[in-house]
Amino acid sequence: MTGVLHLGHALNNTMQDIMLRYKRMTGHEVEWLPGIDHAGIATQVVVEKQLIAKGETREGVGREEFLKRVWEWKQKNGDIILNQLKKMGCSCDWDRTRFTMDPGLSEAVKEVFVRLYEKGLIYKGVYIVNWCPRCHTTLSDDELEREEKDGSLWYVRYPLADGGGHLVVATTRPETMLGDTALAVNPKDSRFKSFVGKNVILPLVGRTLPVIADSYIDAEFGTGVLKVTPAHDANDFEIGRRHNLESIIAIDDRGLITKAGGPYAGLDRDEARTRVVADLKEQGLLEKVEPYRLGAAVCYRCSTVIEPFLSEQWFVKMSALAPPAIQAVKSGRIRFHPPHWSKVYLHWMENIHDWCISRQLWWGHRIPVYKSETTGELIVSKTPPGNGYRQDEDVLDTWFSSWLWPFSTFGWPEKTPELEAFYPTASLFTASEIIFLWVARMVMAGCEFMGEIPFSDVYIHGTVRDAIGRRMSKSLGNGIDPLEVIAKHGADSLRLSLVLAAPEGQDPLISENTFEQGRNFANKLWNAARLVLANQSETPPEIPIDLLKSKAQLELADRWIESRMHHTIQNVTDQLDSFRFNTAAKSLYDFIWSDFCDWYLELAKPRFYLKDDSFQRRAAQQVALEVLGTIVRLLHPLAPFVTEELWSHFSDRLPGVPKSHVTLAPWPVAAKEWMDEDLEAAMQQVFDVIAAIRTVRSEMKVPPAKAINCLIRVDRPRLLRNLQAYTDNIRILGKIDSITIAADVKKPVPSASAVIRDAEIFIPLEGVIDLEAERKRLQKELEHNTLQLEKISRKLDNPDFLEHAPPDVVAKERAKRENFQMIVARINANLEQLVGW
RNA sequence: GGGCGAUUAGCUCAGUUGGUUAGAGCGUUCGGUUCACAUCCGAAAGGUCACUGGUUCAAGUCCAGUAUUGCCCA
Repeated sequence: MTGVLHLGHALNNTMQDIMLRYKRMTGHEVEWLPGIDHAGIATQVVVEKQLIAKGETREGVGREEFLKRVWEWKQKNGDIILNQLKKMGCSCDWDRTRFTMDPGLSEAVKEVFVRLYEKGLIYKGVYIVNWCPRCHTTLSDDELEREEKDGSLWYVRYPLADGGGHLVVATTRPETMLGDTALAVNPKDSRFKSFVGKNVILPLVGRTLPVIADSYIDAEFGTGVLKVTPAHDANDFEIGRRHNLESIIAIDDRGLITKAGGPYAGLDRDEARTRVVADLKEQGLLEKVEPYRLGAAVCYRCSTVIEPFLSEQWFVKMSALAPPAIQAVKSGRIRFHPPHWSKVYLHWMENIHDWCISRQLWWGHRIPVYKSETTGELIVSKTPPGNGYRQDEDVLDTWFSSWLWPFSTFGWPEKTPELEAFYPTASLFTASEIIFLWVARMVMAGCEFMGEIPFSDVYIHGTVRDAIGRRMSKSLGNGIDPLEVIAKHGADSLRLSLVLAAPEGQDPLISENTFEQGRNFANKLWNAARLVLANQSETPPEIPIDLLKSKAQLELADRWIESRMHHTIQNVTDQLDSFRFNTAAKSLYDFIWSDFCDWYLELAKPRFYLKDDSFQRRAAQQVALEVLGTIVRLLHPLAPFVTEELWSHFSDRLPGVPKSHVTLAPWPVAAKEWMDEDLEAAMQQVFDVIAAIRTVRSEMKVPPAKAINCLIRVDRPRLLRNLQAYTDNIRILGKIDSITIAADVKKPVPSASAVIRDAEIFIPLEGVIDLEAERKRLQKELEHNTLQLEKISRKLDNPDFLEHAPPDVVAKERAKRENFQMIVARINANLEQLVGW
């Protein structure tokens, strides 16, 4: 509710929107219900600050008026983040937007509280909370700030009750000794074994304390003896529980020493520390004082040191709720992506603590517990019991409403059509730090109240970090505003960049120039589309070519890009199905940039420029358009805006695709008939020839404008055919003037050479060739290939390999050896000739 | 202390059942004004796959240990 969009949200919502749009295109009915929670503490603090600015206080205006002000604030600012999601292109079901304080959702909260109470799963108990003695409120763990403070470590003697010496305790907070109820040592610590079970006298107070053994104690810290103050330290409280120790409250909610502190009662805790230390010193019980730096938890609002404080709170007993939720994950009905997060979930669930659900706030769902002012009787009810009862002052933890989100938003506890239609939901997208706070609790709530898991897939994305791996935060000032990115590069660029930059299972490191990749990609797509569309016929042919039926007449390049495209469809579909967004984005990036733009469109250009209406020209136009149409649809979930715009320009020319927005267009289907690895390899060999020519040109420093000649000697008939078919393309892409491709080419002298599989390329360079450069180049090639040959030979010389390896692997290695032998021999020959010049 | 990860090119990362000449983007260097794109095109340099040992005919990939590092819980 107080949130503004940051990159973490942007990442999260991009992933969700990709899945949603993908699922819609594959024909599913989709529902993404947007909403906000009431963010109890954060919101209360924001509104309180406004009051203070106006010279008012929360207490001054009173509870009712304060809540009115919060609602006013919500009215004005509460949906900022939702509007920002719209800018990102998130296709939520905006009409169903929900807020955790809506009447319906509040009903659900009350219903759940009453049900759990009646089942005996809600109880009141004592618990250590983070208390700010100045602000007079509890704080959640994430509202604490850590401050390095210069403190001291006081070494205090606790005399043994039997008079036989003393134990020394090192403490950073001597004033809390007034609430000590035990000393503790590690059971493995041989120094203190004999002391366990004995008693000591608490200095200044005179209480008798037992010496207990607990494995929590760190033998290395201080003296290895810990004073246990259950009422004023969370760890001590746990130790106290384990050993049934008394909890003595020595400091009250204002930070003053209580009656339990005897002579120190009424003193402020800081003053008490001074007095306690002085008295210990006087009585000779202070052994020494060392300077010590400690990380103190302080209030994020006033920087007052937090007092761990024992108080009565409401709890949910988790032991009954956890088992079905554990089972849901163990049985595989709920799957985490990446899968290892299920371990984190299970570990937490199997060691679950009861959930403290009360908060000493005004903003939130007030606890539906009413106490009789006369008899003290408690009534737990969805409706107030009438006069003579006082409602509990506290409100519920915000998560106590969020954990119901998957069904409360659809009208539960009413049996609504929406609930029927959409529960259980399919997938949840969130960050790892939310697994305990929200995911686990939603699963438990779903199992308990719906009798069914709330979703089946949980996708956990990483935490956005800056270029050097730090969390982005306001205090560091290293954040990047997604809206600024959108303003500068566009929403598609933001989305593409985030997905491309976010590795699966790891935290993405993001800086300003991260967003250039997405922007460049969108630009590339746009320009490729311009080229394809500019080269279509003015009027589409009445009867388009049936590409599949005409397959045999299509050029190798057409069949190649079709094959690559169908492989890409297959891959991207699989990747999205398994929540591998980054991999899917990379598949598309590579296909579009390398296969389509760098190779196919370059090869197709000569056919585009034909003046006639030949089959070859029409085929190139149509294949290019069909591939573009597929690209635009595959990319739509990632980049909704640019794809929608492009689609509107040409979708009416696509055969077999219904007229609609691309967001409603059918997801492409991979067709096995087009996939042909063998054909892809054949095309690749043509590319290898072109690449080899370019490399020679570049390394021989042939001026770009200078057209050169080229001779290619080819070993295999199939390659020969393919290369001859692409003579023109090789000439254009290699900037070749005249070219000879044959099985029996003679090497002209002097010429540069390149050896690749099944072919040898010669480029006559009379007067241009730099003999030394060529020699160095060939030498390097020779070394590289010799090394490979040696590796393979070593394998094939090993009888164990020949015996144990599968025959196809051996055959492959043999073919490789033959190939490398050939290459090495030819490079050697070329080198020798070079020496002869 | 417990749990979960990570370690591959200068940087950020791919490398899914062990067998491809270990890849990409960014950065770097060199070269490019031909009618999609300089937000671009072409080429190159750059890697004991953290270390040690093991399993195997074969290890970046599997196992164990070590080191470094991150996160969560206590």
